[in-house]
Amino acid sequence: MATDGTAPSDGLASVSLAADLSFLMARANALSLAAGNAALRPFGLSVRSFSVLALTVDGHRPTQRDLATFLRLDPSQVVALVDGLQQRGFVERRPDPNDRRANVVVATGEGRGVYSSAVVAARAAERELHSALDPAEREQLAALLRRVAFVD
Amino acid sequence: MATDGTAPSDGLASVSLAADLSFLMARANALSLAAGNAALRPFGLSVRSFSVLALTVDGHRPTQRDLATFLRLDPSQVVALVDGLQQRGFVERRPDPNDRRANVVVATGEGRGVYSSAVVAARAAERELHSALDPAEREQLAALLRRVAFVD
DNA sequence: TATTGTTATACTCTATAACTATA
DNA sequence: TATAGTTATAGAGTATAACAATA
Repeated sequence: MATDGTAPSDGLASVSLAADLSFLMARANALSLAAGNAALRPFGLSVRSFSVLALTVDGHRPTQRDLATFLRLDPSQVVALVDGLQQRGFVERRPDPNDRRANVVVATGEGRGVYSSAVVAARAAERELHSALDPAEREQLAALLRRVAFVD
Repeated sequence: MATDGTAPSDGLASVSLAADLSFLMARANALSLAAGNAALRPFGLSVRSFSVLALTVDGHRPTQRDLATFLRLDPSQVVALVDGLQQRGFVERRPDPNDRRANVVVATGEGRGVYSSAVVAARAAERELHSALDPAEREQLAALLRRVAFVD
C-alpha cells in the first residue's frame, strides 16, 4: 500500500495495530466514553459520577471503600466524586452503624429522580453507539467483556 | 441484597451497572491499558507511543495528521508523542515531498528493532489478559469490537 | 497494627484556542 | 480561505504518600 513511498490518507486501517484487541478496545471505549459523557452532561453527570450514583440507588448502601473497590478507583478519587454528588444534593453520607470509621453513601430522593432520567439517556446513547450490532450480538459482546472485565 | 439495610462487601456486582455495556467496556479497557503499559514500560514505551511507532514501522509513511486522524488524537498530542519518540531515536520527521506544510513520520532502524521486541511483550500481555477466552472467542470479541470501533 | 476517609501533590491525558507557514 | 504543525494552557483523570480517627 505504501510500498511506493507515498503517504496514505487512510491506509493505516490495514496496519497490524488494527487487529490488536487492546487497540480495538481502547478505540471502542473512547467512543463509548465520549457518547456517555455527552448523554449525561445535561443531567450534570459524567460516566464516572453516574457510576457512583447507580451504585447507590437500588437498595445497596455501599461505603466509600466499597465504591472504590468495585469501580477500581483510588479512595481519594471517590472522595471527590461523592463530594460533587453531595453538593448537588444527589447523595448523602451517613455514618456506618457497623464501623464508625466508614461512611455509607445513599441516594437522596432527588438523586434517584435524576438517575431514573439519566439512565434512559445513557441507555439510548449506548444503543446508538452499538447500532451496528443486533441485540443478540450486543449480548454476546457483553458476555465476552464480562469475562475479561471480571477475571479477578 | 441490601434490603436489610446492611452494607454489602461485594454485592455490588449484582447492580444494574454490571449489565451495562459501557461499564464493562470501560472496565475491560482499564485492565487492558494497565497491562499494556506495564508490558511496554521496559522498552520506554506506553500504549500510546507504541501505537504511533506501530503505524510507522511497516512501510507506511503517515503524516502527523494521518496519525491524529487514525488514532483519534488531537494534532497537538501527536506533536508530543512524536517528540518523545524522536528524542529516543525511534522515529524521524521528514518533509513530505507532496506538501511542504506536512511532516512524514518514519521509524529508524533502532525504532524498528525496539518495536519488534515490544510487540512480542505487548501480545503476551494481551494473551494473558484474555486468558479466560479461547482463541475463537478472542477472534469473536475482536470482530465485534471492530464493528463498534470503526462505524465511521 | 491495620483500615477508613481525607488532604495534598504530581503526573498523565484530554480539549481548546491561537499562531506560522504553507496550500 | 483552509490546512499542517506547533505552542500554550486548563481541565480531567490517575497514582502516591501521609495523616487522624477508629478497628
